[in-house]
Amino acid sequence: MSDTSKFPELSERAQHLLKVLVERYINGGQPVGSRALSREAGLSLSPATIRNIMADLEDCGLITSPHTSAGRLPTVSGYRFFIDSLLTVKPLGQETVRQFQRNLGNIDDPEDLLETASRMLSDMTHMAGLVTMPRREAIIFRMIEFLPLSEQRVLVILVTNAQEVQNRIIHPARRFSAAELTAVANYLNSVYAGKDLASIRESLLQELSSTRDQMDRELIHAAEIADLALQCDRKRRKKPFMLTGETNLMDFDELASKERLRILFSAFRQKEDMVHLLDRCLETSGVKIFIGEESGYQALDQCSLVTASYSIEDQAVGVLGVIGPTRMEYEHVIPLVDLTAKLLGAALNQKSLSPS
Amino acid sequence: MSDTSKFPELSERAQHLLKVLVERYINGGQPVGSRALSREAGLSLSPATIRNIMADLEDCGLITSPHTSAGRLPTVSGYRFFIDSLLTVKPLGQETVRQFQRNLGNIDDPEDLLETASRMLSDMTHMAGLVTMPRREAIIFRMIEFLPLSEQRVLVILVTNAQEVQNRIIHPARRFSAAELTAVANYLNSVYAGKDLASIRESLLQELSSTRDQMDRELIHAAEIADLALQCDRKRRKKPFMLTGETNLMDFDELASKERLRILFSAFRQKEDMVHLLDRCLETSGVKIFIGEESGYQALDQCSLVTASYSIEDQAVGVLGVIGPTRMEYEHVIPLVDLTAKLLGAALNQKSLSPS
DNA sequence: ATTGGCACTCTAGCAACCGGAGTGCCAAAG
DNA sequence: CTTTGGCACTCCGGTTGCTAGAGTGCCAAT
Repeated sequence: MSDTSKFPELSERAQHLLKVLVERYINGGQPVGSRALSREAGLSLSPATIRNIMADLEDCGLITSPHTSAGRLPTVSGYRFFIDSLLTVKPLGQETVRQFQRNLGNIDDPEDLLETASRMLSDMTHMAGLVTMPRREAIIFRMIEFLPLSEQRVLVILVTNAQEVQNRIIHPARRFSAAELTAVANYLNSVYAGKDLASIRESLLQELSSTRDQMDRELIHAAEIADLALQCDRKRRKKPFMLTGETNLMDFDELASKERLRILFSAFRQKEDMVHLLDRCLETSGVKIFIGEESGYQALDQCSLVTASYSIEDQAVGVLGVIGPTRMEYEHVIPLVDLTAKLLGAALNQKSLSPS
Repeated sequence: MSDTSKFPELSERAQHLLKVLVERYINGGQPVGSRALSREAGLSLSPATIRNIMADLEDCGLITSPHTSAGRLPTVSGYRFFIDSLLTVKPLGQETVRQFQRNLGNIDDPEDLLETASRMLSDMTHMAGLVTMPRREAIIFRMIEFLPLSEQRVLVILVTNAQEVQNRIIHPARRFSAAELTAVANYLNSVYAGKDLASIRESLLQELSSTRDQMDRELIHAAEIADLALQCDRKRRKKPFMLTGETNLMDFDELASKERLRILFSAFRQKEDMVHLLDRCLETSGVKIFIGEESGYQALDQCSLVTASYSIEDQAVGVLGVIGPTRMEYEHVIPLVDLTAKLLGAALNQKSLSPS
């Protein structure tokens, strides 16, 4: 799909003109005509010459005109080529970097951290920011607590990985005394701390089937742990990523048609397809960009998605990024997304690595 | 502000016409003319007569016409009078009630409960649903747990009231051993369970100042409890209510101007003013309605807000409702909001009352 | 009190028109 | 062979003028 084939037939000059055209279109939002380009390109060429070159660029499929007597604007391939080969990213100001660090530095709760990152992205870009929940291969068990709430209900507190805490209320099949519960907790904490949740579940099941005699206790425990393990997924399935500043997208003319917005927002709510798309970004390191239809996803037709993955302990666990109109200032957005991913990773790591 | 003065000068007939006019305008969205009204009212009056009456209604400030040769539509006072005196609410279907009960019945986590309620409201009405976090006079302490995460960090788990659980990470001034922490927790749990958080804090401070000698421990504990008490507020201040289905509002023509939507959504984000408005609904029992500018709040200009408070243990603790265009089907929305408030209260109560 | 009649007003929609912007092509110039 | 000026052509967006339709307000008649 993506034409990264560099278009070697294009002269330096043509490439430069394409660059200027895209930049100007991004800033102005209006199709760019030959006269404007001739003035702006600094090449002292007459509009007529520019027209010839623009015709070439159009033949290559890099630009089009919306109608006969309008200027040209980049196609998806045009954006792609621009981003891959022509773009000069604007480095971020020291002040911005420091502010980002400050904002992320004071937060303990990992979920707050994600939300803040997303909000920073949407605030800075005036577009929609998004951050997926971290997904780990292995979820490391750190400790568990049971608090009896009533006859029927037990509150489970599960601490995993970094300082991720999950609460859940379960309804055991039979009553447990407070003493029993602490006993179970102590057992689990002492035996399984530091191990991965899936393997704990397995090992519990195994243990259960081997010692059939004193089944009573063990069985119940195992069942509950299984429940817990499930919960991690459940929570993530319910809310696999967070999105902030969606409403910023209403302000862009190119997206503001009712129909378009409706489709877009309902896509955000559906989530499944979005998740699938974001998952594809997880493997790539560095910034990955989907332009318009490149995502293969109808709802994002006039949008671009700029993403980067963030890592904990050198393992990519999540993706963050920005959704906005295809006509966005990539040279600013890209470094911003890049930085945010790195800083979010760093912030999460810092908590994660603190010795237990 | 609100003209509840019943307009006794209005004939039965005029009132009936007003009713029909409002109903028709709500359904059709178009200004209603004399001919249409004459056909629809079932009074076998000629359009000319209707016109005379409409002129009266206009003199009373109940209806206006957007321009000379359009029909009439209700003013804010017109809606007010309609709602207060003319409206015949449509009772809800048994099936709906049962579905609502089912949806709310299976949820343990209070926060999920609130979100589900809000979502049901927005889904049913195709408008925006909203639910404030419950606010209690007294927050009842039920139990506390400390889990040491690292040298610097201690995870606090606080259970209050019903099954409301709050996690927080604190950074004590000095190290605590695991044993110390459990000791503190045990102490607090045994002494203060069932008491109200504010008074606990007070009593701790008092205790602290009376026994200056063995300050060390007590002081630290007191400080941390103070922290906790603060947190409850902090959380609510950050997210004082939840809003679902905001984007539904884009589908209404009367709100769909860019400017209007921008104002509305930024009002949702600001929250403070909204909170203030919602607080005013807390005291009222039953359904309370703000029509358009009645809220005194610029951003809700063309909107109405239908609210009801929900209670736990007979104490109104929160407000829920629906925001939509002034032109909404009140006869359906009102009973829906009413029901949801009652069921949400019931669901919360059920958890709350279960014996500890 | 109610009604039909009538003049009046305002809007929405449609067609016609025009200036501006930009293109494509061609022939001349470098 | 590239670059350039010239020119005819196209298309869009805004403006104008017009008409049909809907609805009103008022008046005189019932």
